[in-house]
Amino acid sequence: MDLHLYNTYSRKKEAFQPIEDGVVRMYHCGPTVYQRPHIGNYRAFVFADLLRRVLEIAGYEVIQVMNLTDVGHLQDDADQGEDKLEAQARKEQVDPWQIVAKVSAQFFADLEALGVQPAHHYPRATDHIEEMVEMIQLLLEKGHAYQVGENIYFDVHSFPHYGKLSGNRLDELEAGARLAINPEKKHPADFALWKSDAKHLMKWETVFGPHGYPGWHIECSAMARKYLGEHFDIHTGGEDNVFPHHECEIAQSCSAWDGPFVNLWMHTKFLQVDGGKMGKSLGNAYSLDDLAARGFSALDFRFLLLRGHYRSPLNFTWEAMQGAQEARKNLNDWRNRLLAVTDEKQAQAVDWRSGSAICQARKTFLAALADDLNTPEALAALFPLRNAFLQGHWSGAENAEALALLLQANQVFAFLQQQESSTLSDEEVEALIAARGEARLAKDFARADALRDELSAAGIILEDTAEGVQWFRS
RNA sequence: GGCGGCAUAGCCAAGUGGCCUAAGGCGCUUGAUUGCAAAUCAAGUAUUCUCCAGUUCGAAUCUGGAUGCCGCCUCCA
Repeated sequence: MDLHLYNTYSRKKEAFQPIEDGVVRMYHCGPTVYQRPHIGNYRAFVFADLLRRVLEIAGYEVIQVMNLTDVGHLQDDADQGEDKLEAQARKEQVDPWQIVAKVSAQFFADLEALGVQPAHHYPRATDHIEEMVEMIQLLLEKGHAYQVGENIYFDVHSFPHYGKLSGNRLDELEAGARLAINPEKKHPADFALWKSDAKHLMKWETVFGPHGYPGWHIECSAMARKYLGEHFDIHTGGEDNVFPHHECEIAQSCSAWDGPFVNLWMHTKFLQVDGGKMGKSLGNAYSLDDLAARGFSALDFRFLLLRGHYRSPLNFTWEAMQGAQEARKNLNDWRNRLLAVTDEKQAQAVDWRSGSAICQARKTFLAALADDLNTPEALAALFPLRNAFLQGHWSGAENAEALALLLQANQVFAFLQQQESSTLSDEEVEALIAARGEARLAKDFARADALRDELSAAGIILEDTAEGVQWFRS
């Protein structure tokens, strides 16, 4: 499986080649844990999970790190604004650490519901103050940063490639500055590595002063290095991270360690709602609970995300949500029907050399994933097989192949429901179906329907067909 | 003011020069099956890819312009 992935930095698809044979190290920009992430945020996190799963079926060992930002992100002006966490804490009249604990727990619960495999590390910014301070000192020593009072800024002119990732030019950034220029900075694009403010609630005493806290980009550089090394394979985030966040990370990391930082930058486009932007003030920044209130599970939403390509905007509508739910249910039912006529053991024995339509579909499926994670196309390869199966002319070998493919697809997509464990044995089910058959012959439909309901309650689905009654476990 | 992206049927969405008289899903319509229901099967559902002008033997796919939407230049997936 030769993966080709789109690199924001080079603006083209590249053949994927890890730094170390067989191992992929990747870092994902995680949430700022000041309020529960909405479904738009989760697009990026489900993408990170998808990427990991594709790398794993391609045979790589993956080491995955996602940060939790729990300090230092200001909510308006870069130099005067209030820290988001502190603002939320003031609003709820609790201390910031309680907000962090509450939101983090909620975040992990959401991830689990979405079928996201846990990353190997979830480092928190506030646990890595020391690493950040060391890095800032290094940047000062090397002349890439300067100190004004107790504040420290990165000097963007000291890094010639600044702007390469985002396509911005320093002179244009200066010309278009929307904010009043901070007089402490030598250049408006210079960004803070460390700030000091005695009024800040979350602050640390360091060599730079008694009341300091980290700037908004330094945590990712410092933590990525700690868990993945100075040079690693992949870094992901939402499209809004490209500038300034990732641009600044590149500048400070390359400057501090004098070498390459990240080989592959990948960014997800935003989720839109009804063709426009999603926003708290617009009332459409839905949470997973909002979806649940309308009868949609987190996995339904995961499936909706997979129906679009990560590099295109995806339009969320309730109608699309409905469509995703129905389509997911259809594939789930197909899995259940397959299990009624074959089993996982036979699926594992499939050798993929039969040249059947299913083998062809599998090729299409894998090729689509390998081509920059084209999940819509990969998914589209599955549905015609379901239709062919339902026509009822398949051999046992075909059933096994299809089950094998569907289960492999599920390793990547993780959208199938756990099968219910029914209390009824096959023999008991058959006996109840026979009893229902007798009731139907006797035109005792009340009894027949009661038996059908009983089976249904036990997770057994009955279908009356021209060839007789068929059943499967849901 | 600068940088980047998107625009395909009722809805979601692939495709990015000829195999497209446009994939797949959802929905809808009609027929079959059925005690009922569900499920399933069959047929149909864009002569056309936002608009205009070009390039080309040939364009949804390339170029220019217009319009609309999204992201960034302030934290944000």
